[in-house]
Amino acid sequence: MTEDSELDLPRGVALAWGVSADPQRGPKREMSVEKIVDAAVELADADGLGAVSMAAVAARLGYTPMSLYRYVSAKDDLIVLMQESATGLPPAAVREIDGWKERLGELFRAQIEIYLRHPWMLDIPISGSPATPNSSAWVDMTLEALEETPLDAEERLAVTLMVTGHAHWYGAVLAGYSTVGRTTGMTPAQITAREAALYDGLISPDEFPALRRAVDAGVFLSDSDPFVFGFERILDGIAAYIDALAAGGARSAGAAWAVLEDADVAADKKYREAQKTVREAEKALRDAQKHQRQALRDARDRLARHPGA
Amino acid sequence: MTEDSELDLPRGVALAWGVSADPQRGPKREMSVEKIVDAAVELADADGLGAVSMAAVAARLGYTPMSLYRYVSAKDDLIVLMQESATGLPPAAVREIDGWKERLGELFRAQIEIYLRHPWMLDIPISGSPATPNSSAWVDMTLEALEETPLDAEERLAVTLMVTGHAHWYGAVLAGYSTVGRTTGMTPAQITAREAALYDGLISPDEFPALRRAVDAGVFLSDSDPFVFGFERILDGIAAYIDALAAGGARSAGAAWAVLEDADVAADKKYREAQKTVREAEKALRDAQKHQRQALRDARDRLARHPGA
DNA sequence: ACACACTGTTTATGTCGTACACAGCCCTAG
DNA sequence: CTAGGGCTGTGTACGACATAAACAGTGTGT
Repeated sequence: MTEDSELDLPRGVALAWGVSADPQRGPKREMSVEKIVDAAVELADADGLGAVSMAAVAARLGYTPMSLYRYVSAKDDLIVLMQESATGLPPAAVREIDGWKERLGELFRAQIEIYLRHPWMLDIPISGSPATPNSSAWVDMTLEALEETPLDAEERLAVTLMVTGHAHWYGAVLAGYSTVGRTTGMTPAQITAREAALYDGLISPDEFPALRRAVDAGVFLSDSDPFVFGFERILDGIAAYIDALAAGGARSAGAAWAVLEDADVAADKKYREAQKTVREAEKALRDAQKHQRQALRDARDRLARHPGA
Repeated sequence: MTEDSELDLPRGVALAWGVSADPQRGPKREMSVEKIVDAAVELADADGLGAVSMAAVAARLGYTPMSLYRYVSAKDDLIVLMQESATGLPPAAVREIDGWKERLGELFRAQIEIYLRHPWMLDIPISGSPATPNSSAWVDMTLEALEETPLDAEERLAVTLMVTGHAHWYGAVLAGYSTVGRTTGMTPAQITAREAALYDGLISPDEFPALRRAVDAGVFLSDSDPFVFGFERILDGIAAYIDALAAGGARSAGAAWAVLEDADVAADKKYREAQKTVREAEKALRDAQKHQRQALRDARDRLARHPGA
C-alpha cells in the first residue's frame, strides 16, 4: 500500500491532470511527457492515428522504443494525452460574445476546427469518460454560456452533450471525406461526384424508393452543408423549449425509455435470422439479374470470337 | 483488364451488395461469407471488437486463419460486413406509425437498441460512406418518414444525418458505460457514483466555476437521460422550422462556414503553444499545491515516527 | 562514499494481418 | 472421357507492433 492518496484515476487521465511526482534521484531526464506527446501528435496529424506506434514516436525523437515507457505507462495513456493536447483550451474570446446561441455556435465551430486539424481524434474510441482538464474546460465554458437561460443544470449538461456530439459527428463525416481525399488524391468535388455515381448505380427505385428520389433530386451533388442546417435546428429546438418554459410550460421528464433497459440478445438473434431470409431472397434476385447479364455478355463474347457459330 | 463492368466499389462494400460471382470450378466450398460474418459478430458481441482476429474467427469455425481469405479479401472487409449484418433492416413496423415525429422516434430508438446489442459497432471508425444495402434501407425509411413534411430533399437528408448522428453519439456514451461495467464488474450506479467522486475531487471552483456548480447540483448523479432530452429538442427544432416554412418563412441557406474551408495548421501550432504556456502556469500552481500537501504529509509522518524530534 | 532510485537500452515474447507456395479437387473445354 | 487449370483449404514465413525483463550507467540523499 503505497498510499498515493489520489483516487485511482485511469492512468492516462492522472497524467493529464499533472499528478506525476517527478523523481528525485537518478540521471537527468532527457525527454519529457510533453515532447513525446507533441511528437505523437505531429505523426498523427501527418499520417493518421495508425502512424503512431511507440517505435515511430521514439524514432522521431531519436530514442529507442522502450524509453517512452519511462514517461508513459502504456500506449493508451499516450493517446489520452494526445487527445488532451489537441483539444486544447476553448477560445477565451467566446466569453465576450453576447447571447447563448452565438456562444454555442462559436464553441461548435471551434470544435469542428479542431477535428479538421486533427482528424485522428475521431478514430479514438469513446472510452467512458476521459474527464481531462482541457475537455473539462470546454464543458465548463459551454455550461457557462447556458447560465443566462432558464434551463436547469441537467438540461444544460444535456445541451452540452448534444452540441459536442453533433460536432463530433460532423467532424467524423467530414474527416471521412478528407481521408479519402488524401488517400486517393481526389478533390472533394470529385469524391462527391464519384459517390453520387456509385449511389446512382446501386440504389434501385424498387428497394429504396425514397432514397432514390433523393438521389434523383441531386442531394449528393449539393454543396450545401447538412450539418449547419442540423445545428440551426438544434438551437431552434432549445430556444423553443426555453420559450415554452418562459410561458409556464412544464419541464421535460426526460426519463429513459424502458426498451433500452434490457438488450434482449436472444430476440435479436431471431430477428437477425428473419432478416437474413429477406436479404437472401433479395440477393437471389440480384444474383439472378447478374447471371442473366453475365450470360448475355458471355454470349456476345462467344459470338465475337466465333462469328460463324 | 478483366472488365468486371462494376464501378470499383470499396471491396467490402461490393461484397455487401452481393456482387460476388461465385466460382464455377474447383472443390465445393465448405464455408461461406455469412458463416464467417456470423462467427465474427458473435465474437465481437461477447468480447468486443478487439476479440475479432482472423485467427479467432477461423478457430471458432474450425478452420485455419488463412482459409478466411478465400471469402473475405481483408479484415477491413470483414468489419464492413459485420457492420452490415448487425445493422440489419429497419423495423418494418415503422411504416404503420402515424406522424413523422413518432416515426423518427421509433427509428432512433431502434438504432440505439442495435448499438446496445452490438457496442463494438461504435468502435469502428467512420470511413467515408459505407453505403451498404442495409444502411441504405435505414436512410430510405427515414427519408420516407419525412416525405409528409414540407422539407426539401436536402433538408430531409440533413435531418436523417442528424438523427443517425445523435443515435451514434448516444450509443457511444452509453456503450462506454457498459464497457466499463463489464471490465470492472461495477453496476451503473456504482460507476456513476465513482465518476461523481472523481469529478468532485478534480473540478476546482476556480478553474471550472460553471462545471463545479453543475457537479454540486448533482447532475452526474441524476438518472434522467440527457439524450432523450436532446432528441426531443431536435424534434422540436425541426417542427419549428416546418412551422416557419408553413408560415411563409424562407428556407435556411445552410451555407458552409468559411472558417471551415482551410484548416490552418501553422496557426494551430502557434495557438497550441500559447495554450501550453497557460497550461504550464496552471500545472505549476497545481504542483505547488501538491508539493505543499506532500510536505505536510511528510512532516506528519516524521512526527509520528519520531515523536520526540 | 556508498546504496539505490532512476535513466535509456537491449533482448525477447506473443499476437496479429497477410503474402506466397503447396497438394488435392472437380468443372469444363477438347 | 480425359486433360488442363482455376479453385479449395493449409502450412510456412515475414514484418509490425506492444510491452515484459534484465542490464549497465548515473547522480542524489544518507
